[in-house]
Amino acid sequence: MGFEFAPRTLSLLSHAETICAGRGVRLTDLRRQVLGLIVQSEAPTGAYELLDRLRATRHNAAPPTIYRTLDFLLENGLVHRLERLAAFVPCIAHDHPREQAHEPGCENPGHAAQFLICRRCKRVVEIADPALADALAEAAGRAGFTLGQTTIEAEGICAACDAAGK
Amino acid sequence: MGFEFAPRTLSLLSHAETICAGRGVRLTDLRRQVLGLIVQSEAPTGAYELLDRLRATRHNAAPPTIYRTLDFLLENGLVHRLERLAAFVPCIAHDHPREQAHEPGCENPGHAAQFLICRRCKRVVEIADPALADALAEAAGRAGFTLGQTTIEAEGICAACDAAGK
DNA sequence: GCCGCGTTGTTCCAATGTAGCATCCATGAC
DNA sequence: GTCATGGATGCTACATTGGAACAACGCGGC
Ligand SMILES: [Zn+2]
Ligand SMILES: [Zn+2]
Ligand SMILES: [Zn+2]
Ligand SMILES: [Zn+2]
Repeated sequence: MGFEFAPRTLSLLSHAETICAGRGVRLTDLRRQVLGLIVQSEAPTGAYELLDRLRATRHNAAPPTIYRTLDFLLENGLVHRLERLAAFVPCIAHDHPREQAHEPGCENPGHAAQFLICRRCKRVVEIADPALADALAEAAGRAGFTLGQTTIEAEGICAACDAAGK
Repeated sequence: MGFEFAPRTLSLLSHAETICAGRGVRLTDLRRQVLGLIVQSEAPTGAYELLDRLRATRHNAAPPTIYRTLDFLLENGLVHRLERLAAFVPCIAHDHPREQAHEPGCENPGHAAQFLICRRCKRVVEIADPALADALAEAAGRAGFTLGQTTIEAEGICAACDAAGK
């Protein structure tokens, strides 16, 4: 069934179709719809806010509905979870020039990413800085640590808000 | 009133006294006791687990008791909160050779720190790597971002577990 | 058709965190 | 000493976030 989406949303959604096809997993209506809700949001969105919006079209959605769907999207690298906000943003890795490959043995398909969160407009910038990832890997190595998944998030003021804000 | 603490705990506690005296805030019995519980823990500890332990001696403690106390300890840089775990660890900044100064205008007294979390033994290593902090500051700068507080946490396997684990 | 398995529905519950207001108590002014 | 003040704590109730367990559905291959 068809839902109405903006061009950018459609682009990310079609990319998601490609990803899922390549991984042999099913991007169902529910999953596509939740991904669409996340992509359409200007700011990171909490699970229960997504649930509320989902209920506009899917009356019987419940917490497990949204959490299972989010798990799927996370496992397949289509969205990220911001730990500081307990909220979700779409992954825009395909906007990056070269998608960062994972070190072997890392179970999670999501790439290593970093996030800049504007405390004023609430918007988030996803970056994938190899220097940053390397610096963390090196610091971990010095501590004798075998690195798994990493969380790098910073809160601050984005360029637009900085310019606007006097 | 006196509680029984191990030497390491006493050392961190006396350091906390110094910090609070210098900042003109009061390290009350409750706050000292909660800090002691956190320091005594081998692994990061959740708020409700701290609350349970606190109730052994303070029967009428409730969620606000522990959260307000944790807020105080966080505001004064005596503990850290691990976002990935929703749990708390003592700050060991005074163990570092030089305590990292804050960039001016940063409201929070806590220093910039990074954490390595062992998924096997659950222990956490706090590091304060200037190269890592700088790399993030630089990446933020390139994105036109004015940096505030940062969260850098990595999950993995610590050296001890790596050696022990076959 | 029928089975098998992944997906979704449904109910209930666990864990984490906060608002609002009352009470207590340490401190300093008088 | 007394009293006023403001911070610290007690206390009730609630909000938010997340997950367990089991039933029902539905699309594949056979
Ligand atoms: Zn991404
Ligand atoms: Zn902004
Ligand atoms: Zn610290
Ligand atoms: Zn370990």
